[in-house]
Amino acid sequence: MQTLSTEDYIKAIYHASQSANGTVATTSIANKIGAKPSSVTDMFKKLSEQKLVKYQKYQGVSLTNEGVKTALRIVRKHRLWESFLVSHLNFNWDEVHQVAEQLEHIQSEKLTNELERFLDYPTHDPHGDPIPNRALFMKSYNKILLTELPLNKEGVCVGVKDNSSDFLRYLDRRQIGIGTPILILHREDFDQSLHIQAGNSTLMITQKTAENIYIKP
Amino acid sequence: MQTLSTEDYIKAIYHASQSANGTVATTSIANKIGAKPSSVTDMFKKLSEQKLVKYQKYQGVSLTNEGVKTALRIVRKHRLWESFLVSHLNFNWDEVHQVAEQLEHIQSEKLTNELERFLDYPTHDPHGDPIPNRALFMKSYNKILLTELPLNKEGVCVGVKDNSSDFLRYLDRRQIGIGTPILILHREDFDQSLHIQAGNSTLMITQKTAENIYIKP
DNA sequence: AATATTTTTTAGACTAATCTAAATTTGATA
DNA sequence: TATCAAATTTAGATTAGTCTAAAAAATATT
Repeated sequence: MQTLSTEDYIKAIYHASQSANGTVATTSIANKIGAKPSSVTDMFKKLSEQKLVKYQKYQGVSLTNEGVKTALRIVRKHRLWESFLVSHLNFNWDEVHQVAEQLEHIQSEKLTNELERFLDYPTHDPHGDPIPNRALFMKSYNKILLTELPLNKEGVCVGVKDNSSDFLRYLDRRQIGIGTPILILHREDFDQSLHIQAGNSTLMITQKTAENIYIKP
Repeated sequence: MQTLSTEDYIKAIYHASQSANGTVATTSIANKIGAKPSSVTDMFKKLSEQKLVKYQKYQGVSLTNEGVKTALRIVRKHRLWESFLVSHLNFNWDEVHQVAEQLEHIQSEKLTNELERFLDYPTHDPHGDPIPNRALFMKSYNKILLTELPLNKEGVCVGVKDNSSDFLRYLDRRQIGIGTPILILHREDFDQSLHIQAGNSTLMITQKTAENIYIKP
């Protein structure tokens, strides 16, 4: 049984180790959690005692198998709740994160599994991220960044990299969401901005925007 | 903004002050919370500083108006979640309490209000307890204990006093639930046990059982 | 390779919530 | 009303999680 705080750390380590390759530095967790590096070091020791991470002084941490399982259980709950909030409680995809951060800590296997059944076993959350099933298995289809989509080849938006409200609301205003078909009409060599067809409308987006949109070609 | 712990205390004080008349003793809260009286005294001081209770040394506490509001906000969430768990997630009425104890702490007005809308503005939870509305107002219909129901006068079970799993499962086995019509056929003078008609079946229940069932005549 | 910078850890302190043990107050009983 | 028992509070300690400031290690730079 974890405390709220250890669960937050495990999740942060999990997400950090997805982009980095396995091992995660003290400072990167400090930034994610919003704590000082010294506090993170303390927590690394605690998690290490609980055998949730492998920790070597000055070398950062990596999750053990048990640690990954713990992380996936939290991610599963987080994404199921996000799905629920959007599909049944009129939340927008940019509003769900904060509430799901709380709901992900609720301890009840039955609750999680029944919620999953109620939602009819969703495979992806409102941001396109895969939801681990009861066995903690998830498959993420192979996706590319919009920047990597070839000119004039149609793709579909299947997710976003940046989950911030600002970005998500920006996409809403552009009428880009999960499932929106996207086609690159022209790439500006000067600043890598893109002219795209998104759904029925054509519009211009910056490189930075394109770098945060996932596409299934 | 309260911590988990202060919310637990406020709720405990609220429930205790329903049976007692307003003011609540240190020990009674200690028993409910499962803490030592000395810890409760400390918390009483803290709550008093936050103006959620009126506290006089050696005299116990009573909730201020603000304290009552805080309590009702928690009760509202607790009972809405219980309703959701039973109506949509296949929980039985004896299973919901523990999970609702966690869910009641989730901070999001929008979540609470949308949940209420999703459930179509329920007025009572699965145990027959009234759910405060958005304005924190609730009306509990006038109900009596089954022990007070006159012989051969039909009533309907509208709630229970004891919410323990043991008691609720016992009622399930007897096929007594919210809405079950009940009629007292005979009262045994010797031990105050009752022969009753509950729904379609006749059965015998003890005085202790009857003291924990609420009836609308 | 020596030095400087950055990162990480250690040491020691703080807060919230708890505890035990001792002291105090209340109120019940003789 | 004096005494005793029960309830309550105080005092001091403990734990988890955090912090700051200083020390140590790793990494980058000259």
